[in-house]
Amino acid sequence: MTTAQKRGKPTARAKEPRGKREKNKERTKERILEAALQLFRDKGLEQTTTKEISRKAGIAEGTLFNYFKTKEDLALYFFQKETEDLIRWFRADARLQKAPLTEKLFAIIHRQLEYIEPYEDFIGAVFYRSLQPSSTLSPLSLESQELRLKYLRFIREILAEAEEENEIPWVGDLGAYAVGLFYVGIVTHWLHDTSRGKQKTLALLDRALSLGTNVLKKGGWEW
Amino acid sequence: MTTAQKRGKPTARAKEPRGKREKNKERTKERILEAALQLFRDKGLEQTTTKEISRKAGIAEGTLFNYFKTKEDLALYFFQKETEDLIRWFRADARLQKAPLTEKLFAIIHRQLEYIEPYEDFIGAVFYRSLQPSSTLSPLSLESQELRLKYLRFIREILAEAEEENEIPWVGDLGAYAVGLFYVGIVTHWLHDTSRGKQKTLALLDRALSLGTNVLKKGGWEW
DNA sequence: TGGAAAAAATGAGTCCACTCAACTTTCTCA
DNA sequence: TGAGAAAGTTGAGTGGACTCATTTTTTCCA
Repeated sequence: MTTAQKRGKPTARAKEPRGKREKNKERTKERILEAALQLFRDKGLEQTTTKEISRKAGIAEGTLFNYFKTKEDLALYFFQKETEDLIRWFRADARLQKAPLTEKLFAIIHRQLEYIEPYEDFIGAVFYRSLQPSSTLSPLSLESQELRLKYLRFIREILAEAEEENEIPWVGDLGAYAVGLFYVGIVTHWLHDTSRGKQKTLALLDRALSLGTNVLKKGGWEW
Repeated sequence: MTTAQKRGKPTARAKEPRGKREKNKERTKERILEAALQLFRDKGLEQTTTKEISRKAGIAEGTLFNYFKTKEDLALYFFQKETEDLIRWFRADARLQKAPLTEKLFAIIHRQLEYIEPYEDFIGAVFYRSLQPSSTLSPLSLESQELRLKYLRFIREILAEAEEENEIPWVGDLGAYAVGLFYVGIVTHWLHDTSRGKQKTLALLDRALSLGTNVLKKGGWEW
C-alpha cells in the first residue's frame, strides 16, 4: 500500500527529492554574490567587510562562510563566473567559430577586458591571486586551480582546432599556457593604461596577436 | 670658540651626525627580516603571526610596524633583497657580461630560481602579489611597484646591450616587459614542477630562451 | 500527519593584523 | 653639560575575518 502510494504521486510533486532546500541555497548564494560584487565595485575589496555583505544579502555573518570559505574565495568567484560566461558566449557564436585564430583570440580577450571594466580597482586586487598555484595550506587553492584549468582547457581546444585546420603547427599544452600568460600581460598593461577607452592596450593586443600567429606560421615555433 | 671646537673634533667622532640611532635601526630591521624569513620558511606565511616574529626578533609587537607597513610588505622585502643581490651579482661577473644574450638570461633566471628554492611554499603565497600594480588603496603598492620597475630596468639594460651589439633587433621597453612576463611563467611552472631538481623547468627555460632569441634573430619581431 | 534525522542558519566568541597615546632613548644646541 | 626636541619603542586596544555550539528549517518515512 505504502509503496503503491509512493509511486502514485511522482508526476505531481514528489519527483524532486530536494526542492525547497536546493532552491533556497541557490537563491542565497546568488544574493551573496550580488551584494558582494556591488560592494566590491563601489568601495573596493579591502574596504568591504563580510559583515556588510551579510547585512546587504539579508543573512547572518556566519552563513556567508557556509557558502564561501573565505572572503577572497568569494572575490575569486567573480572570475569563475566570467570564465563560464565566456565559454558559453564563444560557443554560441557560429561565425566566430569559423574565423581565423587571431580573430578568435582577439575577440575572447577583448570580451574579457570589457567584462572586467567596471571592476577595475577590485580586479587589480584579486586578479593575480587566481594565478596562485595550489599550496597545501591555502584554503582557496583548489578553487583557483580549477578555474585556471578550465580556462586553459578552453584555450587548448581553440588552439587544437587551429592545429587541425593546419592554420598553425602543433603547439600543445604549452601553447595554451603561453596564451594564458599573454592574457596576464595584457591585463597588467590594461590596468596601467590611462589612454581613452584603453586604446593603447587594444592596439597592443592586436599587434601582439598578429606577431604571435605570424611567428607560428613562419615556423618560429620549431625548436 | 664654539665653532672652533666643533671643527676641531671631526676626525675623532663628531663627523657622523646620526650614529647610534641609525645603527640601531639598521640592526633591528635586519633582526626582524631574519626572524621573519626563518619563520616564513619553516611554518609558511599564514601560519606565522606578527607576534611571533616580534618575539623572535626581540622587539614589541608595535615596533614591527614602524619598520614594515604590513606583514605582506615584510614578505615582499624578500624579493627586494633578491633583486638587489641579483643585479650586484650579475655586474660582478665579467665573463657573463660578454656572453651571448641567451646565456645571460638563462644565468639570471636560473640564479633567481636557486635563490627562491628554500622558500618554495612561501613564494607561492607572495610572488604574485609583487605583480600587483599600484592601486590608490593598497598600502604596499608603491613598494611593489618600485621593485617591479627596478627589475624591468635591469632587464632593459641587458637587452639594450644586446641591441647595441646587433645581437638582436630593437625590442624596447616591451622586450623587457616580455622577459618579465616570461619569468612569471617560468616561476609558475617551477612551482608546479615535481621532477627531480626541477629539471623539467630548467629544460623548458633553456628551450624557450633559445626559441625566443632565434625568433628575434630571424626578424620575427617585425610588426 | 507527526516525529526523528539531516541540512542550514545563527551570532557570540576567538584570533590576529594593525593603531595610537604614553613612555623612553638619542640628539641638539646654548 | 643639561634641558628641550626629535625619534623610536611599547603594549593595551580595535576592528574584522573566520569558527562552532546551538537553534531553526526542511526532508524523510511509518
